[in-house]
Amino acid sequence: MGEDVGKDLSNFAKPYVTVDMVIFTIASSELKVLLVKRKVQPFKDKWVIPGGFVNIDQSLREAAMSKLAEKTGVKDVYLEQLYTFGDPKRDPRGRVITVSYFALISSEHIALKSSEEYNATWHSFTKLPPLAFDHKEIIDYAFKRLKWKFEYTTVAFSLLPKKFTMSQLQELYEIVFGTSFDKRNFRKKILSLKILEEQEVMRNVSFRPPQLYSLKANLGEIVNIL
Amino acid sequence: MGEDVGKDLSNFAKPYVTVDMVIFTIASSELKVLLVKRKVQPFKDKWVIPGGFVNIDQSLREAAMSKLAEKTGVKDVYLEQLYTFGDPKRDPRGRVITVSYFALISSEHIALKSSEEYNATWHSFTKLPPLAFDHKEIIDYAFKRLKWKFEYTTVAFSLLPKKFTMSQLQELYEIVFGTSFDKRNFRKKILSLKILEEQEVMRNVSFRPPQLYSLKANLGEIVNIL
DNA sequence: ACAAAAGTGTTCGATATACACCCATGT
DNA sequence: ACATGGGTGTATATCGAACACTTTTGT
Repeated sequence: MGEDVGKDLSNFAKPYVTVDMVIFTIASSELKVLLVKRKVQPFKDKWVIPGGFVNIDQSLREAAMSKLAEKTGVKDVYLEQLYTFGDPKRDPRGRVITVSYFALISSEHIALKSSEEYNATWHSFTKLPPLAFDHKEIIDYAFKRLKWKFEYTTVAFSLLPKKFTMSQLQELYEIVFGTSFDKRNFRKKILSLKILEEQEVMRNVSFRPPQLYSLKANLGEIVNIL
Repeated sequence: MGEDVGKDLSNFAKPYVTVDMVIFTIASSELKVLLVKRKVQPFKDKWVIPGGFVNIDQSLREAAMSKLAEKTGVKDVYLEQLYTFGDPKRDPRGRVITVSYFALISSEHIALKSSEEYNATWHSFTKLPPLAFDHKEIIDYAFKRLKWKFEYTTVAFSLLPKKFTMSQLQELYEIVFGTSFDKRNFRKKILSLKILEEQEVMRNVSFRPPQLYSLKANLGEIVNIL
């Protein structure tokens, strides 16, 4: 950093920068958040969302991706930057700014590996334990964003397996919004968007076999759903 | 930072953290962005959006507010965090992560002080000069957010004087969306939201004097406009 | 009187909501 | 045959879009 690139920056105090991730999934008809129990002070034995320091040569997204892989073993997920929290007192160890992300993992992926192997456990969003730092605030922010994204985009599909039934999709929306919808109107609405492709019909179920659908491949993200 | 607060953090490399602001206003029926010309390398003589390093004891929002006051002398503005840009190569001087903000300044405020006193000038959004770093990307991101906020919230009013006419409001929406609206439908829509209060009628104009309106005081931000 | 911008209503199509019964399968 | 969840249509209300003329003031 010599004269040729201009004034150097060495006299500015630097904060630490972390990424922290709110990872959602759906299991047992509930919205779940992945949490890790802290083993060290400060906030020993409290729960936190997964995260860690950003390597000096890593982009923020790469940092988030690597924390995610570390805790879940999963790579194919929806990942979006949320908000950056930078209150000078948010971490008692010093100035730590955290860039938060939110991630959605499909229920078909979480079954693949026990999340306990990764020292992380799923908690029902409605019954969260006490959280360290400002992580409750981060999760609340993430949930607002999740709801919003459900209304206006196709992110919902990243919480479902590749092939899913209309009822699964509807149940997902009902869990996230905490309300119930009329089956006929819901189906009508979704089909009118023309974002689904019919797949085969489900087999070996002891009731009328449901149609399976998949999301069309070539869609951009924002589609103005519901 | 002793044992009592746990493992200290001193062996993690720290990036620099800055805030950068996209400041919008409306003047001469155009959307304007405030830019500063760089006087030092790198990118000497290129334009940048206002910003600077975050003090170690300042919250991110405080840092943004103080940069804003520095460049515009204005305090009563809409200010919102946008996105955090952290590509390791975005600044040739080293690892610099920037938390971007966007701000809306009412046209009544920008007339108060010449922005040139503050070493910053307004540029038409449609004719931006070449920008340093990734600042073009930041501005584009801010503009997307601006449009979105115009659709779903009452932020538009922070670009107008306290009292304004329906035509001023409509013109503002037309500038931001780059389209024109039907006067009757626009008025109907806005009035149906019941977010305005009638003020006095404008005086001394050589045409039918328009009704002045103001935004009701007690509104939360999101109102689902248009 | 005229120039300039403000203000005003109705029709039509599209979209959203409310609502209840039959269907296909496995056991 | 029955239990289970899947699938379907119609009527009504609401909202958004299109569209052109009259009003009020200052000069």
